[in-house]
Amino acid sequence: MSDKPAETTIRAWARLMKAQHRALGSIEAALKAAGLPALAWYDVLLETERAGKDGLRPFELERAMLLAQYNLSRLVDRMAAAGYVERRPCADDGRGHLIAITEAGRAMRRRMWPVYARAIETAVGRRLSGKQAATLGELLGHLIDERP
Amino acid sequence: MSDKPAETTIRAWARLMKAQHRALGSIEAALKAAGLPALAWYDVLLETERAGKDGLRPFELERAMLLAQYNLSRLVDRMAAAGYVERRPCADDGRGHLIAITEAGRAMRRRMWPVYARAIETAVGRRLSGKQAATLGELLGHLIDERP
DNA sequence: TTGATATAGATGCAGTTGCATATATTGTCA
DNA sequence: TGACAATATATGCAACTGCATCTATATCAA
Repeated sequence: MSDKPAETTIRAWARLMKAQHRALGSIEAALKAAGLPALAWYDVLLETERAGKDGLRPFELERAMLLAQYNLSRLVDRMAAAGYVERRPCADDGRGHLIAITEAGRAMRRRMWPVYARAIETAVGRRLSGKQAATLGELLGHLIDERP
Repeated sequence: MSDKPAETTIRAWARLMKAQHRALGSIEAALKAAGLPALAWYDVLLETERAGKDGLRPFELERAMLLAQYNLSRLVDRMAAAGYVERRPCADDGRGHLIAITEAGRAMRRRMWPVYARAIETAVGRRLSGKQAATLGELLGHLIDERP
């Protein structure tokens, strides 16, 4: 069991970093250019919208997103201040609350999606055939597996 | 020419984000656990060491790395303060300077590499066959191409 | 019950990043 | 040559992040 990564491994690693840096950068830039909030806001809007009327708990949102607990806490602060979500007391558990999307939040998500979609298409879709995209997704899946 | 990304595209995009987040996180964590500086420092040490005795210009380093100009400027500040690199005046161009690695910098890079290598192997190498790693690298290459 | 431990979430603080802009040269061209 | 644009790098400031820790509530075990 060697510790020295193979050349192909190192290349895959380096390109993983670079590819996501570029793709994310171009997508954030597209949102900003359209005067829209950052990507993380979209994720929150999407998850809270999916969660339905009652919303969901911060810790559930945290699992669905790539955000640490304290970052999520503050992101929700900002989004609530902007009027896109609201915090409601949670009947079941006095420690926590529920985060629910507002009408303004829904509207914002609808505005963001076309820009986001176009940006994904530009950064990823246009650059790969359907088959390549499927293969890429599958290979990246191996890197996401829980197992150590 | 559609703007709606295909399902496979969206999945590839989502996994690209998640896979690099995980991989980078585990590698940074390994470095930190070993009491070593962050990954960006390694990159600077590697590039300055490769550059040879005279070092290189910040703007050259910037191209080799995934860092904005102002971030690099401050990273070099910190690394110089830590004694791993030094700034030297540049004879050719009075606006800039050359960044050269110090002996301590070389030593630090040597200490970091085994930890880094092991972490890459764990995050990427172990999870893919040689062929898969090669394919992944190739597919990610498409996302890095300059063309819009 | 009660005390110990775990969980949900918030927050003060220090370090880092992004943005806009400043500063110092260098290059260019009339 | 002298003005003007371009390039290389730095920096003030505000926003964001990570870390450690705090508060409040829940859970569990004796």
